[in-house]
Amino acid sequence: MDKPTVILSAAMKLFGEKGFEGTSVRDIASVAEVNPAMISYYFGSKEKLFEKLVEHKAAYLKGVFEELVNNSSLTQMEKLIVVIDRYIERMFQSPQFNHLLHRELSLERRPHLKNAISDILLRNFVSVKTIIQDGVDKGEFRKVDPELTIASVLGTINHMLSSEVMCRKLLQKSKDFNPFQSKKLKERIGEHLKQLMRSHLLINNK
Amino acid sequence: MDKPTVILSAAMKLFGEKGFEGTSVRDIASVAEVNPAMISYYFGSKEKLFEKLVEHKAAYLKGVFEELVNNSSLTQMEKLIVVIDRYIERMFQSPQFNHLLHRELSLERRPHLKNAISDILLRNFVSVKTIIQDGVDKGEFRKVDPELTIASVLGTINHMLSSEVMCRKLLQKSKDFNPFQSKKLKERIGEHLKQLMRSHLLINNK
DNA sequence: AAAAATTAATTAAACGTTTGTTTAATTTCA
DNA sequence: TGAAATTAAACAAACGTTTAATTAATTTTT
Repeated sequence: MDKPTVILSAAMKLFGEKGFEGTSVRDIASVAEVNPAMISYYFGSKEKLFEKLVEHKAAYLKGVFEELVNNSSLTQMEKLIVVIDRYIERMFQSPQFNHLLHRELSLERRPHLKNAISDILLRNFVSVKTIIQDGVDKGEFRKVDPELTIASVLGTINHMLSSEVMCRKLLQKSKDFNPFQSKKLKERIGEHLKQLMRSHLLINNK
Repeated sequence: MDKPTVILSAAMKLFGEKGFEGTSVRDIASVAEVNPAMISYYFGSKEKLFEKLVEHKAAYLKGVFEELVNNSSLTQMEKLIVVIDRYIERMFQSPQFNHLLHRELSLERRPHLKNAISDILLRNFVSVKTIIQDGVDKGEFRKVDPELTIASVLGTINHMLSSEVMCRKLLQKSKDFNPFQSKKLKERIGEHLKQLMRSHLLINNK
């Protein structure tokens, strides 16, 4: 790995754990095992490093559901299940990044970055909304509130995984239980959400 | 208002907007219109001010559902609806405080405070879990995952209101739309959640 | 291909601010 | 008169960033 990448990784870890303001340039340099000056050298500033990080990581989730929306070989519920599985997968793969995104959204700082983040998230949102709306129009789904239905799916996942400590306590697990490495939890969240969406959306639900 | 209270209010506002690390003692002093030294004088330190703030504000939500659980004049679904309404009410009353709590939970800092916060939230969680579990045992509810059902309720609310910008874009509202002052949005979230929970939980759901 | 010149990468040190906190003097009020 | 409240100033430490010097790598010239 070249140095800029090592710095980005260290920044990802630390910004995720301690937040942007809670992480110093020297912290990042220490974890990345580089000279603190290298951060200004490669990225210009701490804030630009942050922007680059978000931009770089967010590229993976830009419009990932676009093709799914127009896939005619699947029912709308099948599409929604794909969405659920992928969101869970991503959340378990890099929870730190999701924490970072939502934390940034909840702060009144760096409005430019807030806008960039919400635009990326919104694009996926629109895809999912279309899937639900199409389902309603086709008569496959009940007439529901599409926006809030999405909020329920994403909110459940985020709320469950927004804090390791909270998650452990909630599920009454011991200290060595790591939510993000638990395949069982992953499946459990998926099962719950699919069941929730089936009973919420499907008209002929047994 | 006496000075400690003014300081607490200013700190609430700023910690909510910019986070703990993103807010300086001088910022707080400026908003509260007091001398910066007064913060150390009254609270000892910035961190102790933060702890006092959480402790003070969290007192309002300590075990608020305890009596509700044992109320035998309501069905379990009616109890759950009370829970939903109260959560929404609280979220709309002081969204900043909720942001602050969840942001703190998602950070790897001040583990003592994280534990305190999760303990308070957990206590309410247990109440709601009991309501759902009792509903299942009584045959009023389907056999669902109680923990994740709670996560869906709270997660939906949090996800919808975690960011003003995001909320506006999602609902395609103009810049002057303030989610936290919209009675319509409040009712909309309530309606969605009640409908969601009815179809999810009730066995004889028309 | 070797030497020289040029650019890029890296470093330790220092820069000026800002940070949270303390001090010591002063004012306020009982 | 004495305790509490308030202040401006100063404190050391940490902050993000820049500088200037040095090493490493690359390109150009002979």
